[in-house]
Amino acid sequence: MESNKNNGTPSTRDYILEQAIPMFAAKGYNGVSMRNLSKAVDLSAASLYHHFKDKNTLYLEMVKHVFSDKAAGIIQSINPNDSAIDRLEYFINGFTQLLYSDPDFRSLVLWELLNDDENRLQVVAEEVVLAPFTVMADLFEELSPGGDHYMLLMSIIWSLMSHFETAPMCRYLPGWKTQYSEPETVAKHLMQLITSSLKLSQHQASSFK
Amino acid sequence: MESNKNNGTPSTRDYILEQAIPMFAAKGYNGVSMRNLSKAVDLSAASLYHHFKDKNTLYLEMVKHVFSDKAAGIIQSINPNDSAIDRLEYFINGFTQLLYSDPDFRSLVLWELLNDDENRLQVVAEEVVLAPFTVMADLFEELSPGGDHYMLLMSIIWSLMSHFETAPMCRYLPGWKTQYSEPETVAKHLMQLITSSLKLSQHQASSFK
DNA sequence: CAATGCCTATCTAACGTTCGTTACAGGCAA
DNA sequence: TTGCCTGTAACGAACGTTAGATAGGCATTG
Repeated sequence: MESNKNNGTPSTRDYILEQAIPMFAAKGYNGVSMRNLSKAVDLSAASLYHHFKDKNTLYLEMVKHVFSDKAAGIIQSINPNDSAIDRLEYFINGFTQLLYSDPDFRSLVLWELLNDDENRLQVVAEEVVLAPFTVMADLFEELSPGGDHYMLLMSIIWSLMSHFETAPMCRYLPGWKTQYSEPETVAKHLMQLITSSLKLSQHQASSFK
Repeated sequence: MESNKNNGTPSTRDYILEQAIPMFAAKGYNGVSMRNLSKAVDLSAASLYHHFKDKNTLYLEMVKHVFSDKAAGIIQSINPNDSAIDRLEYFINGFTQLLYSDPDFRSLVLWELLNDDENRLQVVAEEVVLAPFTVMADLFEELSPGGDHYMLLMSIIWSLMSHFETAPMCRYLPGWKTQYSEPETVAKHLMQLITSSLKLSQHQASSFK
Protein backbone atom coordinates (compact mmCIF):
# COMPACT_ATOMS: atom_id res chain seq x y z
CA MET A 1 0.00 0.00 0.00
CA GLU A 2 2.94 2.29 0.51
CA SER A 3 5.23 0.23 -1.65
CA ASN A 4 3.91 1.78 -4.86
CA LYS A 5 2.75 5.26 -5.50
CA ASN A 6 -0.82 4.42 -6.56
CA ASN A 7 0.20 3.43 -10.06
CA GLY A 8 1.85 0.28 -11.29
CA THR A 9 5.35 1.77 -11.38
CA PRO A 10 7.44 0.54 -8.50
CA SER A 11 8.72 3.39 -6.38
CA THR A 12 12.35 4.36 -6.35
CA ARG A 13 12.40 3.37 -2.73
CA ASP A 14 11.43 -0.21 -3.54
CA TYR A 15 13.87 -0.29 -6.40
CA ILE A 16 16.69 0.66 -4.03
CA LEU A 17 15.67 -2.06 -1.59
CA GLU A 18 15.54 -4.60 -4.39
CA GLN A 19 18.99 -3.72 -5.65
CA ALA A 20 20.36 -3.73 -2.12
CA ILE A 21 19.38 -7.35 -1.47
CA PRO A 22 22.06 -9.17 -3.49
CA MET A 23 24.73 -6.67 -2.45
CA PHE A 24 24.17 -6.99 1.29
CA ALA A 25 23.66 -10.74 0.92
CA ALA A 26 27.06 -11.07 -0.72
CA LYS A 27 29.12 -8.64 1.34
CA GLY A 28 27.23 -8.01 4.56
CA TYR A 29 26.39 -4.71 6.19
CA ASN A 30 29.95 -3.44 6.50
CA GLY A 31 30.89 -4.67 3.05
CA VAL A 32 28.49 -2.42 1.16
CA SER A 33 28.82 1.37 1.23
CA MET A 34 26.18 3.91 0.41
CA ARG A 35 28.27 4.89 -2.61
CA ASN A 36 28.41 1.25 -3.80
CA LEU A 37 24.67 1.09 -3.55
CA SER A 38 24.16 4.48 -5.17
CA LYS A 39 26.07 3.33 -8.24
CA ALA A 40 23.96 0.17 -8.46
CA VAL A 41 20.75 2.19 -8.55
CA ASP A 42 22.24 5.00 -10.65
CA LEU A 43 21.61 7.72 -8.13
CA SER A 44 23.91 9.93 -6.13
CA ALA A 45 24.74 8.76 -2.64
CA ALA A 46 23.01 11.81 -1.21
CA SER A 47 19.76 10.88 -2.93
CA LEU A 48 19.56 7.68 -0.96
CA TYR A 49 19.08 9.81 2.12
CA HIS A 50 15.91 11.24 0.68
CA HIS A 51 14.37 7.75 0.81
CA PHE A 52 15.98 6.39 3.97
CA LYS A 53 16.99 8.06 7.18
CA ASP A 54 20.38 6.36 7.23
CA LYS A 55 22.20 3.23 6.17
CA ASN A 56 21.04 1.23 9.14
CA THR A 57 17.33 1.72 8.52
CA LEU A 58 17.83 1.03 4.83
CA TYR A 59 19.45 -2.29 5.73
CA LEU A 60 16.77 -3.17 8.28
CA GLU A 61 13.95 -2.43 5.86
CA MET A 62 15.66 -4.52 3.22
CA VAL A 63 15.95 -7.45 5.63
CA LYS A 64 12.34 -7.06 6.72
CA HIS A 65 11.31 -7.02 3.07
CA VAL A 66 13.23 -10.21 2.29
CA PHE A 67 12.14 -12.07 5.39
CA SER A 68 8.46 -11.24 5.55
CA ASP A 69 6.07 -14.13 5.15
CA LYS A 70 8.58 -16.24 3.32
CA ALA A 71 6.81 -19.56 3.79
CA ALA A 72 3.24 -18.25 3.80
CA GLY A 73 2.52 -19.37 0.23
CA ILE A 74 3.47 -22.96 0.82
CA ILE A 75 1.68 -23.18 4.13
CA GLN A 76 -1.55 -21.87 2.66
CA SER A 77 -1.39 -24.24 -0.29
CA ILE A 78 -1.23 -27.33 1.91
CA ASN A 79 -4.25 -29.54 1.26
CA PRO A 80 -5.87 -30.17 4.66
CA ASN A 81 -7.53 -33.32 3.34
CA ASP A 82 -4.21 -35.04 2.72
CA SER A 83 -2.75 -37.41 5.24
CA ALA A 84 -0.28 -36.00 7.75
CA ILE A 85 2.67 -37.64 6.05
CA ASP A 86 1.59 -36.28 2.69
CA ARG A 87 1.17 -32.81 4.07
CA LEU A 88 4.61 -33.09 5.63
CA GLU A 89 6.16 -34.21 2.39
CA TYR A 90 4.40 -31.43 0.51
CA PHE A 91 5.68 -28.82 2.93
CA ILE A 92 9.23 -30.18 3.00
CA ASN A 93 9.35 -30.20 -0.78
CA GLY A 94 8.03 -26.67 -1.04
CA PHE A 95 10.19 -25.24 1.71
CA THR A 96 13.27 -26.91 0.32
CA GLN A 97 12.57 -25.50 -3.11
CA LEU A 98 12.04 -22.08 -1.56
CA LEU A 99 15.40 -22.03 0.20
CA TYR A 100 17.14 -23.53 -2.81
CA SER A 101 15.90 -20.85 -5.14
CA ASP A 102 16.80 -17.90 -2.93
CA PRO A 103 20.51 -17.80 -2.07
CA ASP A 104 20.26 -14.15 -1.01
CA PHE A 105 17.66 -15.05 1.56
CA ARG A 106 19.87 -17.81 2.97
CA SER A 107 22.90 -15.56 3.15
CA LEU A 108 20.99 -12.80 4.88
CA VAL A 109 19.77 -15.25 7.50
CA LEU A 110 23.37 -16.22 8.20
CA TRP A 111 24.49 -12.59 8.38
CA GLU A 112 21.77 -11.91 10.91
CA LEU A 113 22.74 -14.99 12.88
CA LEU A 114 26.28 -13.64 13.21
CA ASN A 115 24.93 -10.38 14.47
CA ASP A 116 24.81 -10.10 18.23
CA ASP A 117 21.84 -7.78 18.32
CA GLU A 118 19.07 -9.41 20.33
CA ASN A 119 16.27 -7.63 18.49
CA ARG A 120 17.50 -8.76 15.13
CA LEU A 121 17.85 -12.36 16.30
CA GLN A 122 14.26 -12.14 17.38
CA VAL A 123 13.29 -10.97 13.90
CA VAL A 124 14.97 -14.04 12.41
CA ALA A 125 13.24 -16.30 14.88
CA GLU A 126 9.79 -14.86 14.37
CA GLU A 127 9.87 -13.92 10.69
CA VAL A 128 11.92 -16.78 9.30
CA VAL A 129 12.00 -19.79 11.59
CA LEU A 130 8.72 -19.62 13.46
CA ALA A 131 6.33 -20.40 10.61
CA PRO A 132 8.04 -23.54 9.28
CA PHE A 133 8.82 -24.52 12.84
CA THR A 134 5.20 -24.51 14.01
CA VAL A 135 3.86 -26.10 10.82
CA MET A 136 6.27 -28.99 11.14
CA ALA A 137 5.81 -29.20 14.90
CA ASP A 138 2.08 -29.74 14.41
CA LEU A 139 2.66 -32.38 11.78
CA PHE A 140 5.23 -34.18 13.93
CA GLU A 141 2.79 -34.19 16.82
CA GLU A 142 0.14 -35.65 14.57
CA LEU A 143 2.48 -38.32 13.27
CA SER A 144 4.05 -39.18 16.58
CA PRO A 145 1.87 -37.86 19.40
CA GLY A 146 3.30 -36.87 22.76
CA GLY A 147 6.93 -36.83 21.71
CA ASP A 148 9.37 -33.97 22.23
CA HIS A 149 10.30 -33.00 18.68
CA TYR A 150 12.03 -29.69 19.31
CA MET A 151 15.55 -30.84 18.55
CA LEU A 152 14.56 -32.85 15.52
CA LEU A 153 12.77 -29.80 14.18
CA MET A 154 15.83 -27.62 14.58
CA SER A 155 18.05 -30.28 13.05
CA ILE A 156 15.80 -30.52 10.02
CA ILE A 157 15.47 -26.78 9.45
CA TRP A 158 19.17 -26.04 9.78
CA SER A 159 20.27 -29.13 7.91
CA LEU A 160 18.19 -27.79 5.08
CA MET A 161 19.97 -24.44 5.21
CA SER A 162 23.35 -26.11 5.49
CA HIS A 163 22.98 -28.49 2.58
CA PHE A 164 22.57 -25.51 0.27
CA GLU A 165 24.75 -22.97 2.02
CA THR A 166 27.72 -25.31 2.21
CA ALA A 167 27.35 -26.53 -1.34
CA PRO A 168 30.21 -24.40 -2.75
CA MET A 169 32.46 -25.95 -0.12
CA CYS A 170 31.29 -29.53 -0.44
CA ARG A 171 33.11 -30.22 -3.66
CA TYR A 172 36.30 -30.30 -1.63
CA LEU A 173 35.04 -33.28 0.37
CA PRO A 174 35.50 -36.89 -0.74
CA GLY A 175 32.50 -38.62 -2.27
CA TRP A 176 30.57 -35.49 -3.14
CA LYS A 177 28.12 -35.60 -6.03
CA THR A 178 26.37 -32.64 -7.58
CA GLN A 179 22.97 -34.14 -6.89
CA TYR A 180 23.57 -33.80 -3.14
CA SER A 181 22.94 -30.10 -3.55
CA GLU A 182 19.80 -30.47 -5.62
CA PRO A 183 16.55 -29.63 -3.86
CA GLU A 184 14.83 -32.91 -4.72
CA THR A 185 17.66 -34.93 -3.20
CA VAL A 186 17.82 -32.76 -0.12
CA ALA A 187 14.07 -32.94 0.44
CA LYS A 188 14.10 -36.70 0.08
CA HIS A 189 16.97 -36.99 2.53
CA LEU A 190 15.14 -34.83 5.06
CA MET A 191 12.01 -36.96 4.73
CA GLN A 192 14.07 -40.05 5.43
CA LEU A 193 15.65 -38.40 8.45
CA ILE A 194 12.22 -37.52 9.79
CA THR A 195 10.49 -40.81 9.13
CA SER A 196 13.29 -42.85 10.63
CA SER A 197 13.59 -40.55 13.64
CA LEU A 198 9.87 -40.64 14.28
CA LYS A 199 9.99 -44.41 13.79
CA LEU A 200 7.45 -44.28 11.00
CA SER A 201 7.34 -47.07 8.54
CA GLN A 202 8.59 -45.68 5.25
CA HIS A 203 5.60 -47.34 3.60
CA GLN A 204 3.41 -44.82 5.35
CA ALA A 205 4.97 -42.15 3.21
CA SER A 206 3.15 -42.00 -0.05
CA SER A 207 5.79 -41.56 -2.68
CA PHE A 208 9.51 -41.53 -2.31
CA LYS A 209 10.33 -41.66 -5.96
CA MET B 1 58.28 -24.11 16.01
CA GLU B 2 58.00 -20.60 14.74
CA SER B 3 55.20 -19.72 17.08
CA ASN B 4 57.56 -19.00 19.97
CA LYS B 5 60.96 -17.49 19.91
CA ASN B 6 62.83 -20.45 21.37
CA ASN B 7 61.90 -19.64 24.94
CA GLY B 8 58.63 -20.16 26.76
CA THR B 9 57.45 -16.59 26.29
CA PRO B 10 54.84 -16.35 23.57
CA SER B 11 55.88 -13.99 20.84
CA THR B 12 54.15 -10.70 20.29
CA ARG B 13 53.03 -12.06 16.97
CA ASP B 14 51.16 -14.94 18.62
CA TYR B 15 49.73 -12.60 21.21
CA ILE B 16 48.30 -10.41 18.46
CA LEU B 17 46.75 -13.43 16.76
CA GLU B 18 45.26 -14.61 20.03
CA GLN B 19 43.70 -11.24 20.77
CA ALA B 20 42.41 -10.97 17.23
CA ILE B 21 40.37 -14.18 17.46
CA PRO B 22 37.43 -12.98 19.57
CA MET B 23 37.33 -9.65 17.80
CA PHE B 24 37.11 -11.03 14.27
CA ALA B 25 34.77 -13.78 15.48
CA ALA B 26 32.37 -11.16 16.84
CA LYS B 27 32.53 -8.52 14.12
CA GLY B 28 33.96 -10.16 11.04
CA TYR B 29 36.78 -8.96 8.84
CA ASN B 30 35.25 -5.60 7.96
CA GLY B 31 34.06 -4.98 11.50
CA VAL B 32 37.53 -4.87 13.05
CA SER B 33 40.06 -2.18 12.16
CA MET B 34 43.78 -2.28 12.64
CA ARG B 35 43.38 0.49 15.19
CA ASN B 36 40.77 -1.52 17.12
CA LEU B 37 43.17 -4.40 17.22
CA SER B 38 46.14 -2.23 18.12
CA LYS B 39 44.33 -0.95 21.19
CA ALA B 40 43.48 -4.50 22.27
CA VAL B 41 47.13 -5.53 22.18
CA ASP B 42 48.39 -2.16 23.48
CA LEU B 43 50.56 -1.39 20.50
CA SER B 44 50.42 1.32 17.90
CA ALA B 45 48.63 0.45 14.70
CA ALA B 46 51.86 0.88 12.79
CA SER B 47 53.60 -1.73 14.94
CA LEU B 48 51.19 -4.38 13.74
CA TYR B 49 52.76 -3.99 10.33
CA HIS B 50 56.08 -5.11 11.66
CA HIS B 51 54.56 -8.51 12.43
CA PHE B 52 52.15 -8.85 9.53
CA LYS B 53 52.34 -7.67 5.96
CA ASP B 54 48.80 -6.32 5.98
CA LYS B 55 45.40 -6.81 7.53
CA ASN B 56 44.45 -9.59 5.17
CA THR B 57 47.38 -11.85 5.98
CA LEU B 58 46.91 -11.15 9.68
CA TYR B 59 43.33 -12.34 9.37
CA LEU B 60 44.24 -15.37 7.30
CA GLU B 61 46.93 -16.46 9.73
CA MET B 62 44.50 -16.03 12.60
CA VAL B 63 41.94 -18.22 10.87
CA LYS B 64 44.57 -20.80 10.03
CA HIS B 65 45.67 -20.78 13.65
CA VAL B 66 42.13 -21.30 14.93
CA PHE B 67 41.21 -23.96 12.40
CA SER B 68 44.32 -26.12 12.38
CA ASP B 69 43.89 -29.63 13.62
CA LYS B 70 40.83 -28.81 15.60
CA ALA B 71 39.58 -32.36 16.01
CA ALA B 72 42.98 -34.07 16.06
CA GLY B 73 43.00 -34.58 19.83
CA ILE B 74 39.68 -36.39 19.92
CA ILE B 75 40.46 -38.52 16.92
CA GLN B 76 43.74 -39.69 18.37
CA SER B 77 42.19 -40.52 21.73
CA ILE B 78 39.65 -42.89 20.21
CA ASN B 79 40.16 -46.38 21.57
CA PRO B 80 40.50 -48.67 18.53
CA ASN B 81 39.46 -51.67 20.63
CA ASP B 82 36.02 -50.27 21.31
CA SER B 83 33.06 -51.30 19.19
CA ALA B 84 32.18 -49.10 16.24
CA ILE B 85 29.13 -47.70 17.96
CA ASP B 86 31.15 -46.89 21.06
CA ARG B 87 33.83 -45.20 19.03
CA LEU B 88 31.13 -43.21 17.25
CA GLU B 89 29.55 -42.15 20.50
CA TYR B 90 32.93 -41.21 21.91
CA PHE B 91 33.72 -39.07 18.90
CA ILE B 92 30.33 -37.39 18.79
CA ASN B 93 30.58 -36.54 22.47
CA GLY B 94 34.06 -35.13 22.11
CA PHE B 95 33.37 -33.21 18.93
CA THR B 96 30.16 -31.78 20.34
CA GLN B 97 31.98 -30.65 23.47
CA LEU B 98 34.68 -29.12 21.29
CA LEU B 99 32.27 -27.01 19.27
CA TYR B 100 30.27 -26.11 22.35
CA SER B 101 33.27 -24.76 24.18
CA ASP B 102 34.60 -22.64 21.32
CA PRO B 103 32.07 -20.05 20.12
CA ASP B 104 34.79 -18.08 18.36
CA PHE B 105 35.65 -21.10 16.26
CA ARG B 106 32.02 -21.58 15.28
CA SER B 107 31.57 -17.94 14.37
CA LEU B 108 34.72 -17.90 12.28
CA VAL B 109 33.52 -20.93 10.34
CA LEU B 110 30.30 -19.10 9.54
CA TRP B 111 32.16 -15.94 8.51
CA GLU B 112 34.28 -18.01 6.14
CA LEU B 113 31.19 -19.72 4.79
CA LEU B 114 29.72 -16.34 3.87
CA ASN B 115 32.89 -15.46 2.06
CA ASP B 116 32.81 -16.15 -1.63
CA ASP B 117 36.53 -16.78 -1.93
CA GLU B 118 37.05 -20.28 -3.32
CA ASN B 119 40.43 -20.75 -1.65
CA ARG B 120 39.08 -19.90 1.75
CA LEU B 121 36.12 -22.24 1.33
CA GLN B 122 38.64 -24.93 0.55
CA VAL B 123 40.47 -24.16 3.79
CA VAL B 124 37.22 -24.63 5.74
CA ALA B 125 36.55 -27.88 3.94
CA GLU B 126 40.00 -29.33 4.45
CA GLU B 127 40.96 -27.89 7.83
CA VAL B 128 37.61 -28.00 9.60
CA VAL B 129 35.17 -30.38 8.00
CA LEU B 130 37.36 -33.04 6.44
CA ALA B 131 38.69 -34.69 9.61
CA PRO B 132 35.37 -35.24 11.39
CA PHE B 133 33.81 -36.04 8.05
CA THR B 134 36.17 -38.91 7.25
CA VAL B 135 36.23 -40.25 10.81
CA MET B 136 32.47 -40.46 10.89
CA ALA B 137 32.28 -41.72 7.31
CA ASP B 138 34.49 -44.67 8.23
CA LEU B 139 32.41 -45.45 11.30
CA PHE B 140 29.17 -45.21 9.36
CA GLU B 141 30.56 -47.58 6.76
CA GLU B 142 31.53 -50.00 9.50
CA LEU B 143 28.10 -49.79 11.12
CA SER B 144 26.10 -49.91 7.92
CA PRO B 145 28.30 -51.20 5.10
CA GLY B 146 27.72 -50.20 1.53
CA GLY B 147 25.36 -47.33 2.18
CA ASP B 148 25.70 -43.79 0.86
CA HIS B 149 26.11 -41.77 4.01
CA TYR B 150 27.27 -38.46 2.57
CA MET B 151 24.11 -36.50 3.23
CA LEU B 152 23.60 -37.92 6.68
CA LEU B 153 27.17 -36.93 7.50
CA MET B 154 26.62 -33.37 6.38
CA SER B 155 23.32 -33.19 8.24
CA ILE B 156 24.96 -34.34 11.43
CA ILE B 157 27.94 -32.01 11.24
CA TRP B 158 25.92 -28.90 10.44
CA SER B 159 23.09 -29.75 12.81
CA LEU B 160 25.75 -29.79 15.47
CA MET B 161 26.94 -26.33 14.46
CA SER B 162 23.40 -25.03 14.24
CA HIS B 163 22.19 -26.25 17.61
CA PHE B 164 24.85 -24.11 19.27
CA GLU B 165 25.03 -21.24 16.84
CA THR B 166 21.29 -20.63 16.85
CA ALA B 167 20.99 -20.97 20.63
CA PRO B 168 20.69 -17.20 21.28
CA MET B 169 17.81 -17.14 18.81
CA CYS B 170 16.03 -20.28 19.99
CA ARG B 171 14.55 -18.74 23.11
CA TYR B 172 12.15 -16.90 20.84
CA LEU B 173 10.67 -20.19 19.63
CA PRO B 174 7.86 -21.99 21.44
CA GLY B 175 8.80 -24.97 23.55
CA TRP B 176 12.46 -24.16 23.92
CA LYS B 177 14.31 -25.40 26.99
CA THR B 178 17.81 -24.39 28.04
CA GLN B 179 18.97 -27.98 28.00
CA TYR B 180 18.46 -28.11 24.23
CA SER B 181 21.62 -26.04 23.91
CA GLU B 182 23.69 -28.14 26.30
CA PRO B 183 26.35 -30.32 24.69
CA GLU B 184 25.22 -33.54 26.38
CA THR B 185 21.69 -33.13 25.05
CA VAL B 186 22.87 -32.22 21.58
CA ALA B 187 25.26 -35.19 21.43
CA LYS B 188 22.53 -37.56 22.56
CA HIS B 189 20.14 -36.16 19.97
CA LEU B 190 22.72 -36.61 17.23
CA MET B 191 23.35 -40.22 18.26
CA GLN B 192 19.65 -40.90 18.04
CA LEU B 193 19.50 -39.29 14.62
CA ILE B 194 22.34 -41.48 13.45
CA THR B 195 21.20 -44.77 14.92
CA SER B 196 17.67 -44.37 13.64
CA SER B 197 18.86 -43.29 10.20
CA LEU B 198 21.27 -46.17 9.94
CA LYS B 199 18.50 -48.45 11.19
CA LEU B 200 20.60 -49.62 14.10
CA SER B 201 18.87 -51.02 17.12
CA GLN B 202 19.34 -48.52 19.89
CA HIS B 203 20.34 -51.43 22.12
CA GLN B 204 23.48 -51.71 20.09
CA ALA B 205 24.56 -48.39 21.49
CA SER B 206 26.21 -48.95 24.82
CA SER B 207 24.99 -46.18 27.05
CA PHE B 208 22.36 -43.61 26.37
CA LYS B 209 22.02 -42.39 29.93
C1' DC C 1 -5.07 30.31 -19.68
C1' DA C 2 -1.00 31.95 -17.43
C1' DA C 3 1.52 32.88 -13.46
C1' DT C 4 2.55 31.61 -8.86
C1' DG C 5 4.35 28.95 -5.29
C1' DC C 6 5.04 24.53 -3.08
C1' DC C 7 6.62 19.73 -3.00
C1' DT C 8 9.32 15.95 -4.44
C1' DA C 9 13.34 14.19 -6.20
C1' DT C 10 17.63 14.70 -7.51
C1' DC C 11 22.20 16.82 -7.91
C1' DT C 12 27.11 18.70 -6.58
C1' DA C 13 29.99 19.72 -3.00
C1' DA C 14 31.66 19.23 1.09
C1' DC C 15 32.13 17.99 6.20
C1' DG C 16 34.51 15.41 9.70
C1' DT C 17 35.91 10.75 10.70
C1' DT C 18 37.98 6.51 10.05
C1' DC C 19 40.26 3.37 7.15
C1' DG C 20 44.66 0.66 5.66
C1' DT C 21 49.08 1.72 5.16
C1' DT C 22 53.78 3.93 5.02
C1' DA C 23 57.96 6.89 6.15
C1' DC C 24 60.96 7.49 9.37
C1' DA C 25 63.14 8.16 13.76
C1' DG C 26 64.33 6.51 18.42
C1' DG C 27 65.41 2.88 21.74
C1' DC C 28 67.22 -1.19 23.38
C1' DA C 29 69.37 -5.79 23.34
C1' DA C 30 73.06 -8.53 21.39
C1' DT D 1 77.18 -1.07 15.99
C1' DT D 2 73.72 -3.76 14.09
C1' DG D 3 69.16 -5.25 13.86
C1' DC D 4 64.77 -5.92 15.80
C1' DC D 5 60.83 -3.59 17.78
C1' DT D 6 58.04 0.27 18.71
C1' DG D 7 56.63 4.90 18.35
C1' DT D 8 54.74 9.47 16.08
C1' DA D 9 53.09 11.51 12.20
C1' DA D 10 51.15 11.53 8.16
C1' DC D 11 49.27 9.99 3.48
C1' DG D 12 45.42 9.33 0.29
C1' DA D 13 41.20 7.03 0.01
C1' DA D 14 36.79 5.78 1.48
C1' DC D 15 33.30 6.16 4.85
C1' DG D 16 28.41 7.99 6.52
C1' DT D 17 26.17 12.00 6.29
C1' DT D 18 24.57 16.91 5.53
C1' DA D 19 23.87 21.53 3.25
C1' DG D 20 22.22 23.82 -0.28
C1' DA D 21 21.01 24.48 -5.13
C1' DT D 22 18.21 23.06 -9.08
C1' DA D 23 14.77 21.09 -11.92
C1' DG D 24 10.19 19.53 -12.87
C1' DG D 25 5.38 18.56 -11.72
C1' DC D 26 1.09 19.90 -9.70
C1' DA D 27 -2.29 22.75 -7.35
C1' DT D 28 -3.86 27.10 -6.47
C1' DT D 29 -4.86 31.53 -7.84
C1' DG D 30 -5.38 35.84 -10.69
